[in-house]
Amino acid sequence: MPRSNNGNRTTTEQATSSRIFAAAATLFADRGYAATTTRELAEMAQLERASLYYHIKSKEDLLYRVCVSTLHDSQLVIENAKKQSDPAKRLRTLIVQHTTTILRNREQNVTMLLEMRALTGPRRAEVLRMRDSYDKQVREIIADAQTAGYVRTDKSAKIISIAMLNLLNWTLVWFSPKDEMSAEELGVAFAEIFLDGAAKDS
Amino acid sequence: MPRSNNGNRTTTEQATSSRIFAAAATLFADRGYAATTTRELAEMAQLERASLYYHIKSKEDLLYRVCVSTLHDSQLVIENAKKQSDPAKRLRTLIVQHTTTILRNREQNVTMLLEMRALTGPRRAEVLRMRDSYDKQVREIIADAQTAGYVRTDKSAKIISIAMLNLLNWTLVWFSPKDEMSAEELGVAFAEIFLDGAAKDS
DNA sequence: GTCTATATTGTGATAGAC
DNA sequence: GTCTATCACAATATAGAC
Repeated sequence: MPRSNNGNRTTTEQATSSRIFAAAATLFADRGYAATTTRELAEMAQLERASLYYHIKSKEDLLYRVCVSTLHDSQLVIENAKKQSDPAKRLRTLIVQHTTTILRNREQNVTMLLEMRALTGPRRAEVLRMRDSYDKQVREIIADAQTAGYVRTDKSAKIISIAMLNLLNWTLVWFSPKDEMSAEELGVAFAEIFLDGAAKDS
Repeated sequence: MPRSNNGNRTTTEQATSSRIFAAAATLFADRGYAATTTRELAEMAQLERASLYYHIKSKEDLLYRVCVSTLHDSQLVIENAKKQSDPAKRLRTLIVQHTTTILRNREQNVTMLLEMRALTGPRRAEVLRMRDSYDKQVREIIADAQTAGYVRTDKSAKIISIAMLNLLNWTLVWFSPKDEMSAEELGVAFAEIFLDGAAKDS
């Protein structure tokens, strides 16, 4: 029972799967999950429509994979921040790393944040659970910074973490790699504005 | 040539059109423009699919109307803020009014901000132009507050206005009317965090 | 103004050859 | 693993009666 020509099968599979994954992130982010057709996905990934289904179970399955992969990357941001033992440094690291990570993988993160709602059933529940877990860990880092006297305590950790994620996440919608500020510069600028405020010191 | 039964034609038309408009804002916001079908729109507006087309030209036309109407409301926020002659008060009024207005009309604003991209051709251009005009006026109010010594000048009015709109707009995605904080409370809290910062005064 | 019925096109997904 | 061919169905929109 000799195999004909696929001695490097695994490698080939991964390369094609990667192209499909990248096409999904790009198209889902740019025009939305529902507005993206399997024809467009196939064209961008350079194969025929039917061939997609050797690699994925369904279009929703593809969205699910983008969301899970993106949230795994987000978890790495949290773990990097936690390496900083000083709560103040930990928060500042989180802000800069969160910003740079989501902007470097802009398409994946836009898809995860905005198209997640198109998932159904257990897949939706799992992705929501992962997202909630990330938010919870962010809130804990803020609460620790409050305890350490680095963050104001007249507002709850909840509203402060919401404000912070608002500030950082919405950037995804308008940021372009051609922008005059780099992801790192934006991260640092947002960290300053978020922590010190927009008002002038009196 | 007697008319049979439509003496109150205009009134009836507006009531039906309003139901269609409201259904569009709700459905486009909750599941996205592309994922919303004319069947769902008709069902929510309580008429048959075909009857929709007496009131609208196309589904995209409906999206266009929601966007334009929402941006007209936004312009009122700017004009209200400009009634304040003190640049500091003007900015604070803008923040609170922007927040309360977008949260009170959450569905319309989500649709405008996130589904605008589904528009094509001149309709898309017009809505983008209106949106850019709003952003520009916000930036001017911030620049005036800088000149008046109320807002920090070590960062550009551009990045500060982006940070502000990031902070305020993203709230749309997760805010629920059942939330423990009201739109007004959120507006005031965000104004404080944005202006004074999250860090503790040293 | 609203309806029933339908035209037309595009959709996600599958069958089976190679 | 990828292809050609095609299925079954849902989409937006229109025609024309009432």
